[in-house]
Amino acid sequence: MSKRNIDLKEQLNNSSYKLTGQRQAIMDLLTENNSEHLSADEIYKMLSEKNTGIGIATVYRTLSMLEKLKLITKINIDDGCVRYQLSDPRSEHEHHHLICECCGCIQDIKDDLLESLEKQVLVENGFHVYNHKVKFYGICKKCYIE
Amino acid sequence: MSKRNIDLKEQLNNSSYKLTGQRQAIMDLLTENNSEHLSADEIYKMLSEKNTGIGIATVYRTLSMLEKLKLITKINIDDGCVRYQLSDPRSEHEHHHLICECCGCIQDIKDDLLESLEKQVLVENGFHVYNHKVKFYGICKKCYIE
DNA sequence: CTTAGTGCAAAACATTTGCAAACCA
DNA sequence: TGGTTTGCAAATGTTTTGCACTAAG
Repeated sequence: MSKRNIDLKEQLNNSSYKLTGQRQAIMDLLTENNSEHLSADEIYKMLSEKNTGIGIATVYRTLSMLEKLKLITKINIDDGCVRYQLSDPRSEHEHHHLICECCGCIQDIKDDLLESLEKQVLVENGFHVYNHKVKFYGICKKCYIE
Repeated sequence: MSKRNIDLKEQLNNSSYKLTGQRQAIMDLLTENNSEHLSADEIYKMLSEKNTGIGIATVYRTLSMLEKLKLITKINIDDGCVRYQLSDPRSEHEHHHLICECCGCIQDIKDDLLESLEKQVLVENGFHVYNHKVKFYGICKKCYIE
């Protein structure tokens, strides 16, 4: 059992949620495939292949709960469904995403370089920024070379 | 008729689309309510109140066409539907959005201050950025004061 | 035990599509 | 007139919900 799964159990207990096999299985899947940015349907299909008998409603309810606990984060790349990624426990801010318009791959960059921009937003707009989501669209290294 | 509507007619002719009353009405609505970031359903309901008889399918088809022509731009604030905004003809890049988690308002900021970050992304990840979408979440001036 | 969690099926939305009728160029 | 465009309704795809059953604490 990985370190991250122990976190799950603690988090659920702290929030008076129960640890069930289904929730564990979904969290495991997200942990093992974090770079895939899985959607609810993809998770459901992967669990079905393992004959876990977990229903699609449970997948949606679990993802919603995990997001409420800030263990995972929504990402939306306008492909018709919401995708999820483990939250970065070291950062209050989210990953930034590089979305390749050629092959559709999604890379993460973890830099948090928007602080000066956020300060400017506060000064110019009086808007207090707590979080941001940044997506860069372009061509990834692999596609660019080929 | 506003300057922007003349642009629409030109754009449609240039792309061998026909200018119809429905397309004009939808573009007018978007122009008059640009700061509202309207969704397809909101546009449909507003047109229905005016008894224009425009169908929801036409709204979706028109929005899709206008986006293809780069006259409008999708924005997604994870509220269950896609919203649209007039493209800024002076900028190849999109508006950034300030989304208030208190009152739900969406403000635009037009600054294009991510260029140094994009350069860094190219150097560190070999990713060629063509466009970006940035959303800042926080508390707007009005909510912060009240 | 007792309440929260689950699977199933139906419902609810957002969006897309097929098609005959209407309309622009 | 002839090919687009439209409205309608049906279809699609994603997500949510009601409910009886199950299981965690």
